[in-house]
Amino acid sequence: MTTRDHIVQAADQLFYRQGYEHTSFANIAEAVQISRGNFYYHFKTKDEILDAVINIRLENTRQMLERWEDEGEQPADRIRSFINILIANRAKIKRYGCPVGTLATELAKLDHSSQAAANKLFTLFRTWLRRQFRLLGCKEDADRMAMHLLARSQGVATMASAFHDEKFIKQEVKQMCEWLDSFIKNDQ
Amino acid sequence: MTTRDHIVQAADQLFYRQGYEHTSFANIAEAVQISRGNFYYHFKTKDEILDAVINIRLENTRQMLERWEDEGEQPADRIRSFINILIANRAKIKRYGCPVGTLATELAKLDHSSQAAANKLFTLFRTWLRRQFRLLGCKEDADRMAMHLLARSQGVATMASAFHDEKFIKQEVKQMCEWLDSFIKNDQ
DNA sequence: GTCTATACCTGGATAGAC
DNA sequence: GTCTATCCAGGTATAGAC
Repeated sequence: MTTRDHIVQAADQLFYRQGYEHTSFANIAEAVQISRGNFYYHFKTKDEILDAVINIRLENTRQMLERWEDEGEQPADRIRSFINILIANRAKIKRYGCPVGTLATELAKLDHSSQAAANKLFTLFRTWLRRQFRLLGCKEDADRMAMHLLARSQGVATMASAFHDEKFIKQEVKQMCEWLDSFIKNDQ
Repeated sequence: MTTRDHIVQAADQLFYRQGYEHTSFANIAEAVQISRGNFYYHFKTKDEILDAVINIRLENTRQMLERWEDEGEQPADRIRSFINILIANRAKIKRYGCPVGTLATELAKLDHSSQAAANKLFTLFRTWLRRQFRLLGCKEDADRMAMHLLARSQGVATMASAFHDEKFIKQEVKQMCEWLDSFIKNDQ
């Protein structure tokens, strides 16, 4: 792996755990074990690193969605894959919240130029979920369903983080799955 | 109003709009129209201002909850008052998110010593909602319901802010009210 | 490509006059 | 209580040697 990749990887982690603004070059340099000066050979500004981090997150997310698409036979199974990331990542979510939501929230407050880029992460999930709901038989409602599910996940992440409560995540995931099941039945 | 009150008020607004860390003394001083030096007569550190802001938010919230308690005859009416703040504050939420959630999220990333104080804002809503749900007939479930509703609200605020979408707020509020109605009926 | 040294600025915080 | 002047730490960014 190149030094550049190392930098992006370390920045990705630190931005998630400490926030973008709170993370300094010194922090990243220390994590990667390079000098602060060397940094600027790879990236001209801190904003450039942020863009690189967003891009790698976008790419990783695309791959994950593709994987879910392949693994889940039924659209309902795929939607359950989405719901279950809350379980899979519960330890991190409890400590740092949702990586997508917290970045979007922070950049909104900073009125940062990369807001739109960061929100593409949400859009990726939104369009993917919308497609699954369409396959499930929802027509005009598919997008509303997708947004609803995204909002539920965000809310769970925020509250689980505030109250350091993993059990709440499990409760809500169960309810989200039941909600999904309930209108699969209604639909058939 | 005293200068101290002015400072707290200005800081409250700026912390909400720009975030705590991103707001400098210079920003607040400019808003209040005093010199930066004068500042330290009223507060020794930036953290002290944060605590003052949290305290005033706590006090305002307590008063609001009391008002809802008085105004709403039935517990269901009071819970609807809670749900409807999303509508009442939709313009600000669209731009800056929820003041409670975004502060809690930011302080968590900063690993700030006032995290617990800020989370008391959530606890205030949680215990109040729990009481309303108890009055409504929920027993063991009352707390789960309270947390569920808080999470829904947080999720709506996050997504509305990311997509700059007020219509989504209205949609979800409608659904939350229907959800509330549905198990009032089941319960009677 | 990587380093050290350093410039420059911003932000929090202090000292002391008024 | 409010001001000006100033200090100091930390952050971004640059220059130039290796």
